[in-house]
Amino acid sequence: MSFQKVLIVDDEAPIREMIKLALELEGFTCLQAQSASEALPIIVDQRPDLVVLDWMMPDVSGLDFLRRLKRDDNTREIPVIMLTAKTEENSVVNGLDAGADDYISKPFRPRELISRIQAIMRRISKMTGDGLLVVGELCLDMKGHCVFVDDQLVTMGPTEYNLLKFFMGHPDRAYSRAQLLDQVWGSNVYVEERTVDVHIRRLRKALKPAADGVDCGRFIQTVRGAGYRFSARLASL
Amino acid sequence: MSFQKVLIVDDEAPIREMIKLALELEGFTCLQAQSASEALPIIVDQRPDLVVLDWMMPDVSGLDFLRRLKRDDNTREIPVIMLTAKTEENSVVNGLDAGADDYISKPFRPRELISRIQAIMRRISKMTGDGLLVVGELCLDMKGHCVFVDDQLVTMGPTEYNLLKFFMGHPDRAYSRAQLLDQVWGSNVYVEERTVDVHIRRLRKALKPAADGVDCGRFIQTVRGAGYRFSARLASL
DNA sequence: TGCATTGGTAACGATAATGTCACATTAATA
DNA sequence: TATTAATGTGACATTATCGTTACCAATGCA
Repeated sequence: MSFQKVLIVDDEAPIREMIKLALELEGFTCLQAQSASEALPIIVDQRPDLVVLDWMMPDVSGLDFLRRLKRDDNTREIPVIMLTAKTEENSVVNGLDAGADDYISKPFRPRELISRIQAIMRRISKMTGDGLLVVGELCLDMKGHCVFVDDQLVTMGPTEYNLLKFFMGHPDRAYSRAQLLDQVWGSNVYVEERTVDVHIRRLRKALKPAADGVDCGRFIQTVRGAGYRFSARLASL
Repeated sequence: MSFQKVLIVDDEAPIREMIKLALELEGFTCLQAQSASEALPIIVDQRPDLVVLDWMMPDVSGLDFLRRLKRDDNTREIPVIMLTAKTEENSVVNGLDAGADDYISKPFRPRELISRIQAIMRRISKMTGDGLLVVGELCLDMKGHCVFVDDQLVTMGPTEYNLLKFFMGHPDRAYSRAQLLDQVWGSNVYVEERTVDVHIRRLRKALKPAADGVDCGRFIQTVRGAGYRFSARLASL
């Protein structure tokens, strides 16, 4: 639904639930899959920001699945964290070779998982350690679920909030209306593409609070014929 | 943010109960775990403000567990008090080396435990040493189990009190109804999510005592589509 | 037992959010 | 410039969410 979607791939439901619980408390949205075959369509459809992948799975091994992801252009860029049992320590090398971004050995401390995830999120996004997305005068507090423009609280609807959260997490890249619907609304709802325009409009409006205030709506740029882009840089680019 | 939840990790139930009793008399909420493996998920889910850790435990030794907590960025800051038998006096050094904030040797007087906990409270938390949570005109007395608005006693039901206590201990953060049910009601009870709304209403009402009095209900903000948030700052930071 | 307090739920009205349309405006192209 | 496609904008009906009240069950206490 929004920025910071984490897909948890593990055949053991309790482990998935524990990870999910811990991550949700930190403001992440979680998707689950109990096998590689179940995970693949989810990755394609939902495009999670991160995959937490168990090493041992019933159908395809974690390593094979990882290799497959890293071979495909469309999934290559998605960061992956591997979960390995202690007895599989040597597999870590293989995992990292195959393109995993990090690994954690089981039994693991959930806090550790969260730390690593946040580290990776920080690396790929502008997120700070405490759940703050900051771009220019714009600040989005994921924990407090609120947005500040020039240190001043601004109000917006949930959809505008999710839209902004997604944009701030994926800056400098143009997204088509269809992609935005998938990422922000969810891939299994049907709404008109033009609806995106209206919400973009509402978001821009919300980010231009006072008459004298800074117009942060400029961060959202129209890419004619393609969609919209959030960028800290202004018109040039 | 404040000391209210204390996790007691000990394999002996009578000891846990004794500590629990003493702490609850002082206004603390207690969580219990009889082993390190049981304690970990609780620490992640509930994020206690303090851990009272027995030195001798069946699965992982207290020292190992402590080291584990202190190695992780996200659990490092949680203060830990070690319980050691007299015959393990030399282990105290190890414990303090590993990052314990204090220790108490068994058999101990409950008063002693409470004093140490309060000392740690004073040292680390925002809370005053007297068990007071203060935000603006709002003051929650954990010892007296009562709430003051503008130095005037207000009455509310136990649930509203717990809700407020949780909120005041975790300000500036939005919680979903499900999370509030977990944190305030307990994670294994089933009640309707809308019930939260009603108690929020009752709490707000209780915090708006007189017609002329300050409306402290404003501290509790509705985050549409997400839940509720307690925040000292008003609309404009 | 009778009464008071508290907790959970349902119901209903108020309010905010959503999706869609019609029309205005802007940009691209010939 | 004329034309066309793409986007901006305001308004509207519908829906979802929230606030509030009322009610009943459970509990505790005299």
